[in-house]
Amino acid sequence: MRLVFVSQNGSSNEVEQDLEDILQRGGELYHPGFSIDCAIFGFHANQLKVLLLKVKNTGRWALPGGFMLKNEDVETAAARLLKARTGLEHVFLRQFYLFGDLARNDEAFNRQRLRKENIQASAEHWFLQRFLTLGYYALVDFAQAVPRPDYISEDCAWWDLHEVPALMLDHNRILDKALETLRLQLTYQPIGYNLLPEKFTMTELQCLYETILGRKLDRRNFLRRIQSYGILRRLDERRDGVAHKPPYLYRFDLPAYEQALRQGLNGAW
Amino acid sequence: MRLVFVSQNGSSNEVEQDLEDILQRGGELYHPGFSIDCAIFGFHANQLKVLLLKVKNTGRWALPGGFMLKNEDVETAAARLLKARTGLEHVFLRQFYLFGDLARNDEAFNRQRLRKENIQASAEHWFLQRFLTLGYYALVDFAQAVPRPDYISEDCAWWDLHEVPALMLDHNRILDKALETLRLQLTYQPIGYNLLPEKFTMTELQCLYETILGRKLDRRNFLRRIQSYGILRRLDERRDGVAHKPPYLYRFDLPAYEQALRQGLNGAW
DNA sequence: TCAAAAGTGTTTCATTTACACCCATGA
DNA sequence: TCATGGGTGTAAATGAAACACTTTTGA
Repeated sequence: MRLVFVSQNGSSNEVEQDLEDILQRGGELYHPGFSIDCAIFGFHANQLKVLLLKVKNTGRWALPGGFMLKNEDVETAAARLLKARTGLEHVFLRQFYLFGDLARNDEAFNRQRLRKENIQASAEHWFLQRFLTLGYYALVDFAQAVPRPDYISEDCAWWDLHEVPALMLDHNRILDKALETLRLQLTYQPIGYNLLPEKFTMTELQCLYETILGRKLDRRNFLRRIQSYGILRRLDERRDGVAHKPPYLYRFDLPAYEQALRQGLNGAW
Repeated sequence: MRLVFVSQNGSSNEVEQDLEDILQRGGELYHPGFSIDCAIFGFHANQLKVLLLKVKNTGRWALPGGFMLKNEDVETAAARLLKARTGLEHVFLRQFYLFGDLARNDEAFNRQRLRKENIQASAEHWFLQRFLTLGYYALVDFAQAVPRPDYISEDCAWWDLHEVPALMLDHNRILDKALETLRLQLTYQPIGYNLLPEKFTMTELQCLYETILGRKLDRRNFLRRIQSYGILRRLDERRDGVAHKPPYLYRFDLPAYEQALRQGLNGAW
């Protein structure tokens, strides 16, 4: 029951965690009253997915989240949590809202969780305090992500966005806001890199946009528009093994893509 | 040297604060390691202004800010701080970013501030801990706002955006990000209500847009575009006393304006 | 040979841009 | 009467939307 810092790949440190230990020592380790929750989006079988954890002793699913170490940047903490849950690094990860109303805390709920873990906790226990939570959303390559449950969860799985159940605490609201932000972002930022595999068809990209926007787009107009951004390169390769005319594969032109990320696409003013 | 809760207008409570008291008792009163900073924008003489405080014992100007009570919503805390600095309520006020890198803290700087106030503080003093700060921006009617210094400041004044000096800590960065957010927002939200007086000329509104965007717009095209939003009503009144053809006055059609705030204007997708 | 999705252009309509003259007022 | 900014419209260019037929493949 110790806190172990495990060095992985020789590249970055990950805090391997143990529930009882965390709950006992969290007060020393973490920035107080502050947590991070991540809406991690992936795309598979032409469906937008979100990674959820099944939290022990609650029967509820939740967004993966965690706490920030006292000497850790917020960004770094979010990246660490993302890596812990998916194994991925250097992906699109952005904060979108700080949830900070009093009503989001449910001390009774958390007290019950402690009880079920057989942990004694006074009223001043750090875990029972009020928490602000910072929402992050991440766009990751479904195929490369390896979901791993954490110390508070008994399961970790991708859920289709349309089938997400009632989540723990206010996590449905957090997820909704993440989606809303993503949708808004679509109007002034390119998207798709990190969500799609390296090579993909135009239809797959269109499908991604349609899923996020929640409506159908015209195929020819979509092609024209995307091409006008100048962030794609059509390869000579085609995807075959399909029972129809084989489509071209595309890849993102990374320098152009990153420039578009920085500069935005085409504001209304 | 007591903490006094002053009831104003019989409508809302304001925490009137005293520096020494705050520094002594902040640990009991406030959510730990968390602050709020506000970029309060106003518009006057066709210039975008921002409200700054001159912080005692530092010689620096800073964004008005403060702390959140333990049993207070984040939104409420921001509104309280805004009201304390400007006397205004029910204005546009929105969070835009949580600043949370380690580098933004400057313990030596804060320690010096305590020293100059002759306050004894151990290393664990709440004021010397690491703080996350949530940035809010507000759009207020310059004419109605009454700047009031707070307990940590010796002055409180509107600054022209182009003349803002080097601010305390990372406040320049916070202000820049507020402006960037405001600019982005302009592409999908109406703006001007709260920043302009009740009645205003089209040129004043255009000037506001130009100031925020940092570039000139065509007068006729601006008129057409703004009109197309359907959020303005032209009055029969004109502004007179000017040495040229007297311009019409406009006012916002509040229901339409608020609907546009909720629904957005015209997304690119 | 059939089903299924891919590739491809044009026309129409809407939006955006550029641009210039006369007007009403106070000084 | 002059200087100043206000009010107004049109033409051209650009961008968005609607729309259908032929092609290639695996089954």
